[in-house]
Amino acid sequence: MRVFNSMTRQKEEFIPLKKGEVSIYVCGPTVYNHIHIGNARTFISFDVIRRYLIWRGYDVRYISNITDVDDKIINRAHEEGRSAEEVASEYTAAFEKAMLALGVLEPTIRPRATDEIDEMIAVIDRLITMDHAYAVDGDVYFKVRSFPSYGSLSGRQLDDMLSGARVEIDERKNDPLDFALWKAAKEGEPFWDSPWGPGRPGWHIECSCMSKKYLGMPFDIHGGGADLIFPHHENEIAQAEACFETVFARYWMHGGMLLIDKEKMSKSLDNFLLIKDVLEQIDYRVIRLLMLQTHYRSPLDYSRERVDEAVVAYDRIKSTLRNTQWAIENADISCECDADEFVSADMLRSCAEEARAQFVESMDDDFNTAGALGAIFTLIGCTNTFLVHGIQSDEDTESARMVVETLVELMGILGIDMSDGDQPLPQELIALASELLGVGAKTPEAAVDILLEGRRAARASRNWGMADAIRDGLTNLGFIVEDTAQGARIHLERR
RNA sequence: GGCGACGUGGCCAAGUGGUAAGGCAGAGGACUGCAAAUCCUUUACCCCCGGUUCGAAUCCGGGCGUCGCCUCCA
Repeated sequence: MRVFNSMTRQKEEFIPLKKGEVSIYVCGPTVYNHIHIGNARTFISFDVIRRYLIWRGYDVRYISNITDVDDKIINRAHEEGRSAEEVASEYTAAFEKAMLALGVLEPTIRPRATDEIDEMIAVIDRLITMDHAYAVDGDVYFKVRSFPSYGSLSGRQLDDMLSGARVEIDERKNDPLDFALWKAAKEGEPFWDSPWGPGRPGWHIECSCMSKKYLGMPFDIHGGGADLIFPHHENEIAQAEACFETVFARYWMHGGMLLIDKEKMSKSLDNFLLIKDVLEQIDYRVIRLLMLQTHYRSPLDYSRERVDEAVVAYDRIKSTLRNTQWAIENADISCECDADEFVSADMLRSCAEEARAQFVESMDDDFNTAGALGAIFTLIGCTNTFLVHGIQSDEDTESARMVVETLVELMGILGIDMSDGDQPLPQELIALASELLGVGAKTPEAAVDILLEGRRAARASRNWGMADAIRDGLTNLGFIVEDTAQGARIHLERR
């Protein structure tokens, strides 16, 4: 497997520290609001990476935190006249709910910053002892110039940063580049006692401490959005490596930004799209499919058009799966149709094997989900052609089953669950059968059979009025009826 | 100004040395009572100009363009 390492800016062979085990830390959200769709993209990207590593047989230890103490949370709390704890706990719950709805696996451990304050104080204290940090008026700052390799991840020189002139000037800092490890509490702010007085940890130290505590150092993969490279990840490295004098993370992986109308989401542009609102309208599978059609490191421009396209693409997979299943259930072994010009059972089987191999090859190459999906769609096309002649033999059945298994398994690696069971049929079907055909059915299932048989008979006698009445009746109940050479099949329309 | 990334068909997007996956949209055809679904066929001067090479979308140099980071940010 090859992985693009932001630190070296190239793809590298992925070799975990411990054979068969992978340790990952992904920066979680600051819980001051509902997460937006850009946040969601990052968490979905790393969820897929994790799922693939698991599928590849690795024992994956996946840590993702909650930053539940931060200036933004405090600001929000002030605005709304409630406590920072209330704000944090509301949006922590909302975040967990969103992750569940998006099909993101729960981390092995989801540490909260506020539960880890003691460790942070210990690390800060040690950094001061080692002369990598200093306290001023209850604040503690990290001495950037005491860490020679500072800037290596983001690829910038200390002097270049200064010339940017956007660095905040703070008289109390020894150097304008120094950043806060500990912030003294102001009136009305949450605080913890420390050797430097009451205060709270800085954002960067939180992630350094939590990753070190739960994964040790060095650990394998550190992930997050590309916008965290500087200063967040740069600072994490400086703190952790200065304190523990060993490598922090071995591979740095960064997800590309999600843009809306070609611009990054921002408050000033007021183009935030909250994932909870998106999920009200769009199936999470469609969202995942849409995102995974682009490589995780590339920028992704989100738009209504892209969603519409993804809906169609998703339906293509869904209907192939459904149609294959239907063909298996409605096999006509006795049929002697000539299948030579179509895809044979053997061809379908090798098509599925090829798709699987291409899927793996793509995913092994820095988690190329777009390529992996290409392999899946190639199998979809192959399967559809195969289905033109229906299932005519046991070999056909076997190959068709294999396709279903392959598709469900591979999509599952992408976190897209295609195996959802049949929804219960509505009772109204019984009334419909009775109304149109005068036949009483005991169950909706029986009613469907009666209706389809009634329609078949009507069509056979060229009674189009009756045939269409039955179809219209089913359509009104949300069903789509499709006539194939092997008979009529029926399914519930997507909502 | 500094750092970095990207520029592939109408739209989106894989592909990093051997003449271009896939999705969406379009056109033509097949099937069909109609519809739906599906199948078949079809659409690429790989931003421009130089260079390296037997051979480049792919490597190197230059240009143009887009975007991100440099301040909180997934």
